[in-house]
Amino acid sequence: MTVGSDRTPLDRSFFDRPVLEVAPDLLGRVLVRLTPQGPIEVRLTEVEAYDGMADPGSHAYRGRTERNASMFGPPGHAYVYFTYGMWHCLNLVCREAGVASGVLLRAGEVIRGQELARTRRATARKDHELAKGPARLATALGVDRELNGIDICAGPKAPLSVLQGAPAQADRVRNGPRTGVGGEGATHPWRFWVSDDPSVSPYRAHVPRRRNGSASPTKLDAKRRGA
DNA sequence: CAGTCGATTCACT
DNA sequence: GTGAATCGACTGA
Repeated sequence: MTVGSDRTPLDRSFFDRPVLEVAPDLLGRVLVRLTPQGPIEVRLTEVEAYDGMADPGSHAYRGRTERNASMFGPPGHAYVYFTYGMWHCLNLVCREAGVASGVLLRAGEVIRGQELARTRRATARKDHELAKGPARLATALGVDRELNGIDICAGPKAPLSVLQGAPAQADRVRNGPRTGVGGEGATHPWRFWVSDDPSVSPYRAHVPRRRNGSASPTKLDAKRRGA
């Protein structure tokens, strides 16, 4: 048995640390999703850290609401939110209750249950696209708001858990700005990924949505951005 | 209470 | 590279 095959779930103390330590430490580890149809396992290749209420890019920035409540809860729990009217994204909550830190799981390689994942991700052309992107990862794993707030350190039978395994080699980890995050938070290099892995999603800068232009949308938008 | 827009993805040009 | 899809949480009046 190699070190990397330890299938003990990570315990709560793993997540009760600064989120900038936890995020890169999650890369290479295996996320396990148990469903009635069977298990799906994903080797994590891309994550983003959201560092408490002082982080302008975080859902917790403007304080606790009904949606982000689980982010303010104890570590080792899931924070699942619904976005763009059709997608879900999965975070793992870090730090003690009240601190509101979390790691967004952005991408990974499906290493078990590919067929099951493919039934939910029929448009994926290649296997490495099954969980290439945060909403794709949640879709492939069958994660929705029913899992919001659940304990991911409840043992091997939990609907969601992360195996001890072994983290990615430190010299394979890269970091840079977070995808789709604008404003002040855009400069923090808190996105972490495994170098040269095909399951890592492409970086995209934040794009403010266009308004309902009355006269000349393109000109107005250009003016807006320049201003 | 109406308007805005999102930690995105997909189809199409 | 651009725009549509789609809905509910959040914001400010």
